[in-house]
Amino acid sequence: MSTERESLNFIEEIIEEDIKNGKHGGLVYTRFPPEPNGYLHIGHAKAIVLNFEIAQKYGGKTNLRLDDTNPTTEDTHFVENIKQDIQWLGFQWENGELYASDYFGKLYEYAVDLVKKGLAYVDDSTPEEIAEMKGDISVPGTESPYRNRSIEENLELLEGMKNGDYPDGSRVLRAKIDMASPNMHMRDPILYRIKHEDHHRTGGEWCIYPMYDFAHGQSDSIEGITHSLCSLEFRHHRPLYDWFIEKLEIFPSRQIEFARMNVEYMITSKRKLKRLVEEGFVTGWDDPRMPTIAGMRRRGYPAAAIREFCRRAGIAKRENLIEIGLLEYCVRQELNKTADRVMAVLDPVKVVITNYPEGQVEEMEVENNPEDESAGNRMVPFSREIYIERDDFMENPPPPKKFYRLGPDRMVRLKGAYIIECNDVVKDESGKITELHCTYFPESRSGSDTSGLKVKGTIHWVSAEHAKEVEVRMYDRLFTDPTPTSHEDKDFLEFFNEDSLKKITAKVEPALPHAEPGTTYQFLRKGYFCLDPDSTEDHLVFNSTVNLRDTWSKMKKN
RNA sequence: AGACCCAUGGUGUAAUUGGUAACACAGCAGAUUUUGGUUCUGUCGUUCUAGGUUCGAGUCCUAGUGGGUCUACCA
Repeated sequence: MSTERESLNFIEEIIEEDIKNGKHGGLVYTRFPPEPNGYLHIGHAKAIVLNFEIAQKYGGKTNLRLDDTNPTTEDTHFVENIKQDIQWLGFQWENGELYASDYFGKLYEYAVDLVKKGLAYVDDSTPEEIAEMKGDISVPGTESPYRNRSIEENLELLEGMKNGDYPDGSRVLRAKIDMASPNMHMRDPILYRIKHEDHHRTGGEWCIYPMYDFAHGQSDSIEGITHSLCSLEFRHHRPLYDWFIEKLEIFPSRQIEFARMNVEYMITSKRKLKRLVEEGFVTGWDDPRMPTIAGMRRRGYPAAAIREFCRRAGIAKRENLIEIGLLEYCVRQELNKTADRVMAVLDPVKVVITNYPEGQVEEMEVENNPEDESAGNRMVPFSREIYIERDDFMENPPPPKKFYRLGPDRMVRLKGAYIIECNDVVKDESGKITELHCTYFPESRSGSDTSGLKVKGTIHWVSAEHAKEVEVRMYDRLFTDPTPTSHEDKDFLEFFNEDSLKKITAKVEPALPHAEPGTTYQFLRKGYFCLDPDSTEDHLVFNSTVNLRDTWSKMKKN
């Protein structure tokens, strides 16, 4: 029995308090409310995981609601991508997907209700005048000359707005609250604006559209959302959120703000992400370097790893910058359990095993995943000429205690095969190593080693005549600075990492199949690599997902 | 400038709600290893400052400092 008390984040504390008090009969109902005007990114992933998992934890439900109150920027095309991304992350929402636009009729009724209660009015001021009268952060606003129109006149004008009697921008409906409030959002916020524009779902039915503040909270309320989780910058909207609930006398959803997650080397501004795509820095929204869900999926980050990352990042109200290393840790942890191993040589140098019979081929049995016995074994052909990693040979190596790979007169084990010893180094005129001549020890065969030889190093290899060539796209972080958007004097694109993509050709085991795109392998001793959709039957393309931890390269630096 | 929010190791989050500051990642050292991976062990290091309340403060109060947010007919 554990006496360990589970620690709760501050939102869970609020929820448990609510449950204890029998609020909403103990129901927990959350929602994920993206605006369908772009692709989902890592920040959305955080919100998705939070909303769905916290509801799951307390036996509740979660809605997906597309917040589509601005016909100018929103599009059905984004809706499909959003749905796909959420499902890929492993979540399913209730009630089919919902839309704020489903409630346009109801919202209009609410507006009429407020007018009738003398709590809203039609303002004929220009946008400039409204901004002017709003005052300043430290200067109280002034009341609009239209603020005290009669209820009848307001009703008539609102009706006219709805019927399309007035041009765009000529009038707005505002709440009548307090022009002197220290909270700018309470200074008679705009509820409705006129936009003679077709909406992606309601078409030409409406020419007035509700603002965020008049749509979001009421949508929560209509859906019976108990806990409406949003990011910190909406803190100042909360009094307004609550004001509408009180005045409209509707279901009291509660807004709770948490700090959005920032991750090193990632940006989450839709506008900036768009620039990366449109200015050709990346190949698209799903470029494997992008912090979009589509990009991370293509990169090979498992959904389970992204979920785990979001959980580990935690929930709080303070500014944060999560180290990218944590994400990579989660990715490796997941892939270590699930990815089959395969040998691939990324930077090949040829090895000729001079005492191995020419023309002879042996099939070596190698385990697919030492972490998962059920993954079974595979056969890998071995022959007289093989490729090994250029890195795995050093002509003037440090003492064997430090470097235990191949060097002149040194021995290593070829994974799943024999121990070899290097006898000769062949170079071209420029001094570049072109071949290594080695001898092997026939009695050192893997699994039946009677040689008595002991070597510290084991390296991967691929038979030269059997090797298959594949394209490998090596990815590095998108930016050279962990917070590229934090420099006031510099555009974030100045920190674009020109080396964030390098395409190379690698030699891999011949049996590597043209599997389903997204299939991830561990290239032994190198990292995890994921089959890209660009692959064809005779041209496989792999994306580097994440490198293996590499304590050797760390030692080299020191 | 005003209002609101925030401040715990390098990073992120905890601390039985006032009772010996912990967990994970990162770092370092070692063991194991036919992946310099995985796994395991050890280790480094933390309460913004100054007052106050209290037997006792990371926690409560006051002030200061530092950071964030807010003045779109965007969400």
